[in-house]
Amino acid sequence: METKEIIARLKERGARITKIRQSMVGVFLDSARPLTAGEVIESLNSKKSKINKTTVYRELDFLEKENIIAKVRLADGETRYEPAALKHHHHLFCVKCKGISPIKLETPACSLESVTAAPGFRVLGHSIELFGLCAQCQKTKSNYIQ
Amino acid sequence: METKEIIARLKERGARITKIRQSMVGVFLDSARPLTAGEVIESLNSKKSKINKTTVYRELDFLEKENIIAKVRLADGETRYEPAALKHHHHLFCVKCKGISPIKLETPACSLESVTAAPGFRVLGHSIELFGLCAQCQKTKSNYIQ
DNA sequence: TTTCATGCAAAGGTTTTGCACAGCA
DNA sequence: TGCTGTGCAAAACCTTTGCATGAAA
Repeated sequence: METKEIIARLKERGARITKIRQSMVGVFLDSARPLTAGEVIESLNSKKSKINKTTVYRELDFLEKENIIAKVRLADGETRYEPAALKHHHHLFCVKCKGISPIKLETPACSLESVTAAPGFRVLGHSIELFGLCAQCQKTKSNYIQ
Repeated sequence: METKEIIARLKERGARITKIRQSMVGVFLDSARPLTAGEVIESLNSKKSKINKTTVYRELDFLEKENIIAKVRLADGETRYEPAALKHHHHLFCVKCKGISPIKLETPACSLESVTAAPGFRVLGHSIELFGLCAQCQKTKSNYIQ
């Protein structure tokens, strides 16, 4: 999915196409991992003009409602967003550098919908997070978690 | 594990045994699910005396450092704590009533440490969250997610 | 009586809200 | 030109910090 397509889709739905909107969509599509509001603000501020944080929060809500981006919350408690069009995946979290990488899990590891251990509960989805040490952090001398 | 045992263990380590400390440990052991700081405050305030929120936050940190309780963060972004002595388990989250239940997953669903899809990443642990509708919420007329 | 625990007030960080102005359609 | 989007200021909310007092051992 490209920025142009998403912008076209939003336009069809009657949304106005502003520079900020286009930039925000672009930032998410260019990122290899989910981003926090702060990271989006930082990213947009590093460019020519200054962005207002209120605008970013409002645009995050908007893009989430329009199903362009989706919330991701891992065990570190930060709220992040990633493109909603990404195929089903999970996340690796490095406890040392706090880096996040998307990962695909093969069945059967990922076949959780059929779990029978919870009688009466209707499973609609799941989230899996693996935490550990990324390749880079394993190389460094100290493996102490901060 | 009972409150008495945990208190005894803390005493051995040189911690002071105060009423608040004992109450906090008791609250977690009595709860069938992880609790937020707010829920702990509410729970302790409903009893005779008033509890100070700063004290609760500090005691949560203390009990976590002493490995009596452990942080749990699910997709709703709330920070919760549960007894650290609980056996390996995961959580069911009802998207309607926001209820949380612990669940045990059998292998192979739970055998994620051996995942090879992430070359170089050393997996130390994982967290799995299933979300959907609890039995109670399936019975009610509207299943709209708020 | 010494040290840890507690309470209060205030600060910090992130996210939200109100309102006026700006700019897309 | 009308309505959506934006910016600014301030509030709301949760959590942390500093400091003086209280109470376990």
